[in-house]
Amino acid sequence: MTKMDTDETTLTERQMEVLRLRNEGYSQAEIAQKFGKTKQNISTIEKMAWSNVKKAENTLKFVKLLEAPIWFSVAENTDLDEIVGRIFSEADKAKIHMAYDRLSLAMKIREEARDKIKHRLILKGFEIGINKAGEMILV
Amino acid sequence: MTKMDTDETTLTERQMEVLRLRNEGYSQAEIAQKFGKTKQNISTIEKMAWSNVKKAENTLKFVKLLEAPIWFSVAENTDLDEIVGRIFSEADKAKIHMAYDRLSLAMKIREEARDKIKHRLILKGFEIGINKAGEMILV
DNA sequence: TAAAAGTAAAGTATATCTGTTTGACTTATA
DNA sequence: TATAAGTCAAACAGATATACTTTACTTTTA
Repeated sequence: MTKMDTDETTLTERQMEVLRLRNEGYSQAEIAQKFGKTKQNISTIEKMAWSNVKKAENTLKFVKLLEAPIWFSVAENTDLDEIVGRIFSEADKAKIHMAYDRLSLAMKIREEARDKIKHRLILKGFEIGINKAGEMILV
Repeated sequence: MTKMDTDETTLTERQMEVLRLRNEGYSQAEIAQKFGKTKQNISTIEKMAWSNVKKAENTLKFVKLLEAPIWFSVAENTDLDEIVGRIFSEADKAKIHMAYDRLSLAMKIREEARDKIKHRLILKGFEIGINKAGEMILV
């Protein structure tokens, strides 16, 4: 409800409007009627909108990776503690002081890789980066 | 070093290249020379690149807010526990089941609002959203 | 399974974005 | 305080993106 109209996005006004209305439950056809356009048109706009959102996500990933001088892959079946240990040793080697303690880091990983972790075991591999500020980036 | 070339970003190849080289420590003038362009040109490209990154951030904020049917402001001097309580009661009211327990939520808030929290006290106000999946969004 | 909802593809006018230059100005830094 | 590094602004050609249409499919759902 807050507008917070975060303008200056990678979406056009039209795209944001369609996303808003779709979110409120309108069908593409209904929105089309409201604007006096075809339903296919709304379909296209919505598709472009999500495509732009995807690109925005990738952009942030790119920037984060850019700023991470250290990164490594985490394989399946690794234990969470092992990862945390690895992070600290890699950071040490690069003389980077981690901004988090072990517990926080473990929770952060569980948090960010929710869908790839069960209990303390990694189900699906992913990559971890560490930037100069001692922050962990999970991709 | 991984390429992970996350193409399909909101940045152009040129922009990514400039960001990469800048990150490696080159001056705008050096990059300009390397490409046979003027330093002002590199300055413009870099500026556009960061502008695009900013827009990408705003895009993700927009989408997150869009998907959050509940949101409220957290004022200065609020205690962390109070916020967590508020989140649960708001979610309850909307019949949304929070995906996190109280402790995890508190840690997540501390994590995401690091710069705005000291110990358990809010130093600088911010906004909290809750989406249908019971996830918290901090803006 | 029929109707409703949504997607795909191709084409297009128009709008916006990009990379560039030049000249002048501001900000760091040795 | 010089010199290096970086920014601003205006201008412009060319590239790319956007919002549309139409016709033809596919998917979802009651």
